[in-house]
Amino acid sequence: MCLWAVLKFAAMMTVLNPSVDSPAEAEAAALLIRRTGARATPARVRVLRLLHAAPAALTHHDIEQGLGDLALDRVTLYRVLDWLVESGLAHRNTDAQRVFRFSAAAIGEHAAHTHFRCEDCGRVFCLEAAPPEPPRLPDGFSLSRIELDLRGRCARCTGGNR
Amino acid sequence: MCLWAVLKFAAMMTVLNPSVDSPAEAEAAALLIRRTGARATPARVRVLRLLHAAPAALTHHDIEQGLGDLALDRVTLYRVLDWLVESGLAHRNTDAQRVFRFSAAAIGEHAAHTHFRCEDCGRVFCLEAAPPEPPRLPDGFSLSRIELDLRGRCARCTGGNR
DNA sequence: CGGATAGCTGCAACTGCGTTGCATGTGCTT
DNA sequence: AAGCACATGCAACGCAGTTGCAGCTATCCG
Repeated sequence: MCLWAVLKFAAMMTVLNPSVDSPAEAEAAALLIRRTGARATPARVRVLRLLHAAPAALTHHDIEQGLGDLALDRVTLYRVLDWLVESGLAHRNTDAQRVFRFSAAAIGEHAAHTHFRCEDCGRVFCLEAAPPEPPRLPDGFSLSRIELDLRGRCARCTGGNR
Repeated sequence: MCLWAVLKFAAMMTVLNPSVDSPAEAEAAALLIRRTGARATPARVRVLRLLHAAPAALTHHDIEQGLGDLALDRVTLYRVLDWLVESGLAHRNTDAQRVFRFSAAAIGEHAAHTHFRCEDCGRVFCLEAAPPEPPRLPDGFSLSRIELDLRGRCARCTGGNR
């Protein structure tokens, strides 16, 4: 496991400290949730904001750590994440270690995405750039999403201190 | 779970029946294995040939089924697959259900690949076409492989009989 | 040819991520 | 304020993959 990932994440969480971030953002997240016709519970709002603020796709474990004071039950968090994915507010991916990673859906909802996946520590970085070209599809197949995956080692894991 | 996938795979396995396929192919597979400096055991040869003949990336379970008469221990199969991946003869991916899928590495070993992943039944199809463009990498990141992922529903799962 | 050795193989137990069932609590409607 | 649907927490489970260890075997070397 990549120690640096933990440290970096801790740093990120500092930024997300509830005493620091604006209530306006919370309201915006709540709005997005209510728009789907569902309840804007504290758990959903908080998790969605976490995802929005994250620089990379997060695991269930990452999020659990990041929630800190507002501790949720393991299962509840899984269900919140399931709900976010189902309602289109988040995306789910599996990393090299076959654990799910979640990222917030962009507001404009672009179906094409570029990721960098570190084969070493498993982290997934969302790259805004490089929308892939529209491909030709095989017979009878329906396309819902295009994803360009770049695999290799992230800066830290290349650096040697993993 | 997609019944059709099982049926289709059974059909594929018929083609791979040991009484039908050529010993020449077995020898070719053995050669590839020995070239790495390792032992060409029956298990490795058989699994590698299975992967070469497969039209899509296979799960551990698929392969276990496909071996039929030559039954391997669960763990041994996992280890054979691990070895194939480590030695570069096969690639490992995780599907939507977060289970590993294995595919034979192309002889020419192209680092760019295109897959179609069915979000419903989880199957992964290797599309030969459309090698993605060379992207620009972030700072300090080293790239080892590019993969274009098309997600949606395969012909069968769209057809309704899943 | 035959014994030694590295490295496969098989068995059993274990880990970790995710899921299901059920009872309880809570946000939203009227 | 009351009621109901839905969200939460707890416990137990399932599945894919892993680890440890003992036994087997292909290959090497005398």
